[in-house]
Amino acid sequence: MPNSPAPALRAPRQDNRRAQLLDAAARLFREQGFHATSMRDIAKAVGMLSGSIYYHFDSKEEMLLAVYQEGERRVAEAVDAAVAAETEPWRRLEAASAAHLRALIAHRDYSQVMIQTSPREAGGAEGRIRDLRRDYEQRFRRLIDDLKLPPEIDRRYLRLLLFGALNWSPIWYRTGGDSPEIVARRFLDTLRKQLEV
Amino acid sequence: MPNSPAPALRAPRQDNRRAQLLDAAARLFREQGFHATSMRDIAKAVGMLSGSIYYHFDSKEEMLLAVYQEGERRVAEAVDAAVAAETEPWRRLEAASAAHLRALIAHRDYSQVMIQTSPREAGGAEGRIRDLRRDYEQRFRRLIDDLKLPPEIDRRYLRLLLFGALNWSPIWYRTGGDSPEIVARRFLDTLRKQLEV
Amino acid sequence: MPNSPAPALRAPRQDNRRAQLLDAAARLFREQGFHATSMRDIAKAVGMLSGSIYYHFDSKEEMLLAVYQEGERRVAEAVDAAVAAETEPWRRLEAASAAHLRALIAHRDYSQVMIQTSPREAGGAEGRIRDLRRDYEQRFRRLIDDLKLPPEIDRRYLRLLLFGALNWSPIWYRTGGDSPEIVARRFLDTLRKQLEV
Amino acid sequence: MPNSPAPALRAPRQDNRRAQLLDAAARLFREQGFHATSMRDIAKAVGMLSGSIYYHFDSKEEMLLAVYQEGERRVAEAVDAAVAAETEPWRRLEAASAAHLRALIAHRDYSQVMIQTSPREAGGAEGRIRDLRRDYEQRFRRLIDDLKLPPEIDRRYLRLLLFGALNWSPIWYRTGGDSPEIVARRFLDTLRKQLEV
DNA sequence: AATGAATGAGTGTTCATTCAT
DNA sequence: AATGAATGAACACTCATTCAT
Repeated sequence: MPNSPAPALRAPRQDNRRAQLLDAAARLFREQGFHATSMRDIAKAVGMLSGSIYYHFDSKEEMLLAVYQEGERRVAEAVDAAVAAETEPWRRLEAASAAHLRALIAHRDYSQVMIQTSPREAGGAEGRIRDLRRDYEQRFRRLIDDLKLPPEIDRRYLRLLLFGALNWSPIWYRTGGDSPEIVARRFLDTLRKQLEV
Repeated sequence: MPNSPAPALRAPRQDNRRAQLLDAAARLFREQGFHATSMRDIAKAVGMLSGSIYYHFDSKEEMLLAVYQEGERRVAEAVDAAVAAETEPWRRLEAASAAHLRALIAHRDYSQVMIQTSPREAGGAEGRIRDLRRDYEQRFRRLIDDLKLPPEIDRRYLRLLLFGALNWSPIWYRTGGDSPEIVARRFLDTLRKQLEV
Repeated sequence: MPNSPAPALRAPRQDNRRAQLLDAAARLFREQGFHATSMRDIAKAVGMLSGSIYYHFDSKEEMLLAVYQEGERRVAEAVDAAVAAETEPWRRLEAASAAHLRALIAHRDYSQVMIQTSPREAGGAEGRIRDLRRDYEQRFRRLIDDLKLPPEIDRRYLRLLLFGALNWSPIWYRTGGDSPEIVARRFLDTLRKQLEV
Repeated sequence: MPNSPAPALRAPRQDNRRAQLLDAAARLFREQGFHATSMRDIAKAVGMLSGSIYYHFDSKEEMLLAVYQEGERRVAEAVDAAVAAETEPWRRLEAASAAHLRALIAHRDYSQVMIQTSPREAGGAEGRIRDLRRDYEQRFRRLIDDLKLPPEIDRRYLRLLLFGALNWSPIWYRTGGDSPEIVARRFLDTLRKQLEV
């Protein structure tokens, strides 16, 4: 099959340094925290001098915001894909939970920033980060609305219970233990027992 | 006991500045985060110069550890008292959850450090902080062990679900909404529905 | 080789600020001592802010080591040149002594640090400074080994006597008195003559 | 001879804490240098708080001066005693040299400060320290004047040679090697013998 | 697109010193 | 004679940022 057109031909490395920088920033923010990471650290990680970062980003805060956004994008993408593969409401919720957890945990430098970074740390970008969080959360709100539940169940608290527990997971999660999929299933099992009509 | 001279009674002032400093540190650590709070900030909050803090604490990290310990002490105290007032296992767990949440929100300066501060930020005190966390968690482990549950329920995941959700609550909790007691009841209701044998 | 464009020839300006900083540090270390000299002092001396020094040097200790090395380099260079100009062993020793003394006094900023600074003050660089001292001393060891001396003379003590006296000289030396060459000759004369009547 | 008045009856431990403090200061100044030793270090060494030192001394500089004076007193005492035991000029000089060296080396916290501390470090006390040094040096000047020497020998340079070498000795001296007495004899032997073949 | 050099404000911490008790 | 608490200035060093080249 000669001459097959170059597949996708993804945009010819347009500003690939920016992506590199963002990767480094994401990793370092997760490993050391936002404040403990210096622009020099990030620059060194990609073989640059710290001043050069400013050609690509206006400020450190902007980097945080960019990491945050990219993290949200990736988690949302993973969750959306997982949900689309299922039709039954409880299975959709379980798939979403598993994808969320997997993204949070499996070396996802980006997505952990989403959880770990208090919007307060972002300084001026605080508002935009809060918005991003809310947008993402919306997905779980909808998945839970779609469940068939006994009328006395408060769907808001069901969501807070599940979503809170998921977000807290990176605190206790250890690689080598149960996979994100198993954790999600256990959580849902615990909630679903007899909750279904 | 005539005429015995009043036993000095000299101002008890047993290092009350240390307590003041700790209060200020707790509040600022919560409001701005550990890294974003400077020793000068803390000193100014109690009308001192930054160097003077070092008479009372050896380092900033030691302050964090002290706040952490005090936070753990307060939450543990509240939870222990609440649990002692009940006998039925589910009510004991609910009382503990409510007290935990209330402490997290009421003494928020101290106890939120417990939740918000990654042990990693504590530098040398990392190990001791991890120990404190584990000790505290032990309480919930026991309360859940005491529940009568259908055999297929995994008590570990029940604990992780509840405890995670509780710890995540300060993120969304707004004063003026449901009280900590209501939140705790809703969480437990959601879990208990039909979970009981 | 037609038309080859002049090879850029861009300003060689090879970090001349580093040299300036080192000069200032050397002078201040000599005048006030290492501990009594602050980075601010050094920075001010070259019209910089103290933080800017760290672009050129990693730490204050590294500056001390650099001054030390440069001092050793200059003295060694002077001594080697002086020695090379003579052939007769006693004259070689005298030339070395004069050059050593002259360097100690002429380049005093640099070379006195060599004499005045206790390796202990250098912290981490202690070992390297001890090595530099030993290397330099080696020169005098050899020059004395080359002397023809009565067998009962202990060459080690001859060296310690001469080298110690030379190094101690900056303590009492005043410009305007005898030149380094005269001092060296007098020392050697004193050693070389039969002193007892 | 009954009733002979108590001999001297040296003031009954008047201010023995001052002496303790001075001992600690002397030791620490020698071990770590003047600048690197803090008032807290000295206070802790005698089980005091740093503020309490100021009851005994006006300032850190005053402590340095006191240590210096006491050092000079002790070395001078040792040298005077040694010299008094001899009559022959060369032996007197040798005895003085040995006593000087022994005082400098044999754990004499006080006397090393005399050599190691640049008068410059003493701040305001600089002048008094220079005077003390000169007074002490006077002893060697006289001992050398008493020597019978060939007329062409410059006594000043003989003194500078010997005294410089002695003062430089602590730099290379290692306990376990030759005793101070041996070192002094070797130095004098070297000077006294006809060196040329 | 990146560098080299610097800025200026800030960091945690140390220190000699003071002083009421 | 000494303490407990604080001061205020200084210290070495770091950092996000700037900007001419």
